[in-house]
Amino acid sequence: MAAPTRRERLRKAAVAEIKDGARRLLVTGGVDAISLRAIARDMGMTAPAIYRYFPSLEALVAALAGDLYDELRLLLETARDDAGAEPVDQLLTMSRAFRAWSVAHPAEFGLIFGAPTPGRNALVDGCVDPGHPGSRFGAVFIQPILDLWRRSPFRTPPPELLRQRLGGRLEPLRLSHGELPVEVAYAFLSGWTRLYGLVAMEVFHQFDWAVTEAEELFELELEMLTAQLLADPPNQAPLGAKG
Amino acid sequence: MAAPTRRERLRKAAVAEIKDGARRLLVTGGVDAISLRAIARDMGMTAPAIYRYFPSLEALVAALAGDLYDELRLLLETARDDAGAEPVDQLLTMSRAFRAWSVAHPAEFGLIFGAPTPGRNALVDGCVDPGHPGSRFGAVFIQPILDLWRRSPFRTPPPELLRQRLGGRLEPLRLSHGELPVEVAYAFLSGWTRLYGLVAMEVFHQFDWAVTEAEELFELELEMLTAQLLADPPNQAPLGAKG
DNA sequence: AATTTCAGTGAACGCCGTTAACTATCGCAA
DNA sequence: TTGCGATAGTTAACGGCGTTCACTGAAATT
Repeated sequence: MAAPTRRERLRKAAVAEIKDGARRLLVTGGVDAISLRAIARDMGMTAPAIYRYFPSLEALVAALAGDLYDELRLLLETARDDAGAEPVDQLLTMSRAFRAWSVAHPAEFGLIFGAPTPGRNALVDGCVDPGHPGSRFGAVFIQPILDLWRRSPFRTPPPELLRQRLGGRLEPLRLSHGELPVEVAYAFLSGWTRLYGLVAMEVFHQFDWAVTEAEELFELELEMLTAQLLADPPNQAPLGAKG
Repeated sequence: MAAPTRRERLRKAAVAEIKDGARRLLVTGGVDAISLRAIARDMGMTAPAIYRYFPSLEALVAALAGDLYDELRLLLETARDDAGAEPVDQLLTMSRAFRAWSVAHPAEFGLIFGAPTPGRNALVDGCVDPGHPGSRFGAVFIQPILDLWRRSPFRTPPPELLRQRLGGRLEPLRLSHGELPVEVAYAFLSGWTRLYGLVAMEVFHQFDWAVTEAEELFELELEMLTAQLLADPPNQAPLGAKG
């Protein structure tokens, strides 16, 4: 697969230009501002031409969303690689990079992490296969947690409780990441949910009525999160164990 | 202010019918399916007539969002009142009611808790005033936490750390809820963020690639959350205190 | 050189929000 | 009771949208 034909090159360039236009509209006017006619206009084309490259507006937006997932994942991987070998440092750096990207790109964040809509659900549909962007994205956070766990297990709810509550429900996770210790799966789910909650609240302006600035709260919660990942299990029962 | 005139009655009924139509479209087709023409069609009217009641589609959607906020708040208040006098029970019941409503009404959840968009931001704009729906909504969760704290302070990060990190940034919260102990403010922000994260992840299908069913994870996290609100402060320094 | 493939066009259909000009009715005051 | 202003509704129109269809012209293949 050496030489792409001339057609293939042009086609690839056109696809990229269309996506670029879509993203520009996304950034300046939100998802609803993405329109085939506007994109085509910017390219000096007519709208129906875009149907040579994407079967519908929805498909174009879905492709854009996939790209954004990968862009963010690559950003986090770079952040991780810059953070050295210590898993906690990796998680801290990745979390900060995640927040920074999200705050700097609210429209993009909303597209991939916001509410799916009829007409914008192409990504959540084929969602169980391991190649799904969301899955590859999750892996970036799972690995450091797993490293950490292997070095020295941290404080979690008692594993029998975890197995009972989560055991049968982690098939999708297993499918893409193999057999994780249930404590690691829990730590990831819990931690990623908190991280997501913090960032989504900020980006979606859910903090506005309570807090003038969310960064310090974010840092504070980050400390609490990582502290939990470093806390030794006292004997076995941590915070709340009622069985 | 006893007798509403006949005109006022009719007007109120029309406004309600318009909102009902808007909500029906929201539920069946998502936010983008809300259209003045469709609403009018369902009412046996023409679209411009709606401008007698709402200045724009955006204003109508904002009004609907406000109603949904209140509907959810009333639901939570009822749940709280049914839960008895114990604040922890109140919080548990309210949290479960919040999740249940959100899962049963994903479109509505997305409208009030999802990404604001140019053309759908009327609610986040006038957001600092204490009468804002988000603020009244938050109050429902704050009260039980405050009750709990007054009865017996729970485990939090050290207050000097909280004051240093959050102290100057809680004016909006103070504006609507008076002087809260910073530990209570933190417990609310942290807890509400985790609750929001859990529910938003589920409703927005962000769990699909990892977990088959989110209820047990929700219950598990709820236990961890409330356990934290019941944990006595050992001496003073809890999870992670680095200063 | 002939033919197939492919990118792009123009016209059209049926949606949409919004505005403007206009009509009929309702409710109130002289 | 008559008249009049406020109010609720209409039709027509503008520009924008996604999408389809029939068509053209150029590029690639044979």
